[in-house]
Amino acid sequence: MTVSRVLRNRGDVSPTTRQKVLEAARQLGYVPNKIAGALASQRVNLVAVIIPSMSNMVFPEVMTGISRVLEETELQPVVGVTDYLPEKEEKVLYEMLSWRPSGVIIAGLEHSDASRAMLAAAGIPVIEIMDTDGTPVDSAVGISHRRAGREMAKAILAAGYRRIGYMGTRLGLDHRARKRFEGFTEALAKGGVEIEDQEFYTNGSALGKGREMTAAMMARSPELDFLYYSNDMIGAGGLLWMREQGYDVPGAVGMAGFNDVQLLHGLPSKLATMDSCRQEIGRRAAEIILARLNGEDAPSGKVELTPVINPGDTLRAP
Amino acid sequence: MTVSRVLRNRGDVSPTTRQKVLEAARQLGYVPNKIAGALASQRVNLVAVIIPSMSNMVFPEVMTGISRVLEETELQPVVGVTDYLPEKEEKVLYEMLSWRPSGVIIAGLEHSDASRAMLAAAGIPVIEIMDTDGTPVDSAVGISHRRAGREMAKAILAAGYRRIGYMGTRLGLDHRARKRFEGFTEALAKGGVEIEDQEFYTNGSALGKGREMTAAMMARSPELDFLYYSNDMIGAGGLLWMREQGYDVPGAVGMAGFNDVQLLHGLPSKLATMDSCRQEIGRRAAEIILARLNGEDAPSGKVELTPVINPGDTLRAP
DNA sequence: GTGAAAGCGCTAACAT
DNA sequence: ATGTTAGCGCTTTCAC
Repeated sequence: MTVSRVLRNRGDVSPTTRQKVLEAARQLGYVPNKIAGALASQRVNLVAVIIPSMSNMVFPEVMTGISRVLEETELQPVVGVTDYLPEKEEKVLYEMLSWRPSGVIIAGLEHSDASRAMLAAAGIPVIEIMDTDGTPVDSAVGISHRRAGREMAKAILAAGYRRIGYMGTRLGLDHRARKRFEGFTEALAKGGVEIEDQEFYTNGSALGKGREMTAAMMARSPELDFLYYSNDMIGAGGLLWMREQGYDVPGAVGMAGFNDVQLLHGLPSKLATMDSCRQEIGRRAAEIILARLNGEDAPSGKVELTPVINPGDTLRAP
Repeated sequence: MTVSRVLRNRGDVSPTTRQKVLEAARQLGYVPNKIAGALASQRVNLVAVIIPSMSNMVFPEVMTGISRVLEETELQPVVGVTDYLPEKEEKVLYEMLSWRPSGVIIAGLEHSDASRAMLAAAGIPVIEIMDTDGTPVDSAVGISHRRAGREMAKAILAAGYRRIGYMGTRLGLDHRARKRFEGFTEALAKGGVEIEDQEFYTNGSALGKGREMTAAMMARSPELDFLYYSNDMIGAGGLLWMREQGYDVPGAVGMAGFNDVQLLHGLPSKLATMDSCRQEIGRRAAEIILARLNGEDAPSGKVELTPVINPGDTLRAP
């Protein structure tokens, strides 16, 4: 029918009929059925975005980056949440792929075999984000968390700290935190230093957990002169506690977190941290999808961004 | 084909053929095409969720509530973000409805005429969330922000504060903040009190903005004995600043925010606030959708939850 | 218990 | 510039 042509601004349609169709559509409150359209055209302008969590403060920013670039196109992001659970990731991925999206943006490089197989077989651009330590199915945009851990360790050693404690999420579920930890310990080892104490948590109010863990650790290991946190939220909690207790930060004890979450700017003192380039990761990933879909040559393989250390007020100058 | 029956566990299929089909599907890496399925069956297990923002700290919690209940069903939430822009809301809504979802959960009661028309014409359950001050297209689950504002005003007056300053987002875009403000001023007026100073902001790091605005306001109006913030984030920023300046909170100056964001639990002192029931709103909305879809009788019209004041450390006892 | 056939509401290609 | 037709990959219904 001509109607289809009008509604998609395609082909030559006389302005007269065009008007008539538009008018009729409005009157009937017509909303086209994309399902039928997609089935017929074999094109779906959806980009599946699969992330571990929404309440994390890190993924909303990635989403912002993605939305910004997709906004000016036909493409629409559709998000799925995995809660850091591989089985759930598999399920969500399956569900999303069954809608035949035009591309997939998925967090991390670690997936179940089944998930990897699905991604590889989907025949669409697949961008794995956040991390570049590993082998992507297709392309990856992110930072090297191992390197991020190393860099922070080097900065800490350079500043003269030697007795280091670590606090973070229970390793295992969060591969990126694990890799940072590995890079961190590795670089410390090169400097002849070992982590003296560590503590892990699973959930709860991050700020509060940071306080609790820090209090417990300082009670247990008062000799520590540096506290490294797997994320800024628990780090900020720890910092608040340390300040209240009257510790000399960063003189006697240095502290650092990870992510550079904007949310915390405005706290009495600023935790040393490392920017994880979240928004740019989202932007770049969406751009690659877009380029691929337009048949342009987009960087395949890894795109590694470089996180920068922000010493804040809790890392003394070397 | 029998295949279809197997993959959906429907109808009677002999275990033998069933096995064969399953095996073949696995081998081929077969992912069913939901587009075709949806078109044929006229059923789409998607629930459109339309919210103003993701980075807000309030909507992720609503999403959690929704996901929790939808998780155990066939239904999948699909989110769209409007950035508080009516035109964008219209566009996102149109886009989502054209996928013929099984239901819509949309924030707020204020929509463009076109949006309301689309919602009304969609012929699916429509739950407007967060707010109950107005007329829903179909059902609404939320709190009365006008009442929330009033209650807070009453509590403040009851505690003996009289010289009140207000800080919040620029009114207009955020209808719920506006309604709280209206309820607040209204209840103050009943007590013979008027807001003495106010300040609005548009964007930026909320904690930081709270600091800046508070500093500016206290410099301008040192006589104030209470500061009411439109949200906890700026309130927390303000509270940190007040503490640093050595103000006697809540003795000389009381303070309160809104939302009861979990994220802030762990700060040195706790801002008085009001729980906005976010997760429960999400849960209830999803439950209503579910019930409707199952043909059960679900509460149509408004479901008004009751937010509770949490006095924290910044509201002295009456 | 299994197969065959008719559509779902569009788009694409081909008439006219 | 407009109409016609054949699918897209499933589900549904009805036969067997």
